[in-house]
Amino acid sequence: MTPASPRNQLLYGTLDLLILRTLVYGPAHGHAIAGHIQRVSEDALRIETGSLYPALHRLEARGWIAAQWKTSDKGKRARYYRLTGTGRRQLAVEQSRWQQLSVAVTRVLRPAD
Amino acid sequence: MTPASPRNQLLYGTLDLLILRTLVYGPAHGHAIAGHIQRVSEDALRIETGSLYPALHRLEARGWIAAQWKTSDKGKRARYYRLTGTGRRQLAVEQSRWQQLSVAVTRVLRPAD
DNA sequence: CATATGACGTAGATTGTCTACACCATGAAT
DNA sequence: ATTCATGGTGTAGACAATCTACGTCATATG
Repeated sequence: MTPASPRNQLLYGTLDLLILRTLVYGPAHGHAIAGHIQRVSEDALRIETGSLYPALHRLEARGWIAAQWKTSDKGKRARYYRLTGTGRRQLAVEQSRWQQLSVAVTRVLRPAD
Repeated sequence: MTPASPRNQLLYGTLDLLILRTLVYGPAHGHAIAGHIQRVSEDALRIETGSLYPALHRLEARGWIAAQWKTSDKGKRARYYRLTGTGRRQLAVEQSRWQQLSVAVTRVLRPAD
């Protein structure tokens, strides 16, 4: 019923980066990836399923991650993703892009003299 | 002819913030705003006109900035924008939102133990 | 056997940025 | 005077990413 509050779009542009970074710790399934990001960010970043799965499919289609069906800790069938070689390179690219953006925005925000 | 390289979208989500912040220094017209952001960011952020003017109209429609036709330094007709009261409040909101995002992403990127 | 939960998934709306144009007025150059 | 470069504003349409709101299935648990 909430009319689609238009500003939960906090993640825009950073989601791929966050997923790739999370997979550095080893393979994980979607649910776990989202949970990890939410915990590590201390609840600041909450990834909706409608963002999560399209993102995973996107990254897989680009060859940055690869998937495999397995059984999760809790005994449920789950799709485990791992970082590929190109994925690792892409992570570096996105990390540096984020760094650039961060520095640039900070410069603009810097208080007046 | 370049097939729309899909990754110049560096700005996504930050443009409003950057514009509002720039207007703290006083009224300015679109061209000048874009130029200021580009200079202060040391060329990292380049705002295309197709992003700039829609953004300005958007901010004006929301009442965060107000406009007035004047004559520029170079004697050309230009639309000067100034920050409104609500605009100033919105700037604070967006600035804190950026801060939050920045901290959260940094936490996720933090190297493994 | 029923139910909660874990996990995956998609459709459609919304939004913001980009590319690629077009337009107009003024100042400068010839 | 006329041409041209420059400064400045603007829009249309493409595209991509996220969100909300659903739906589905299988397993574990009571």
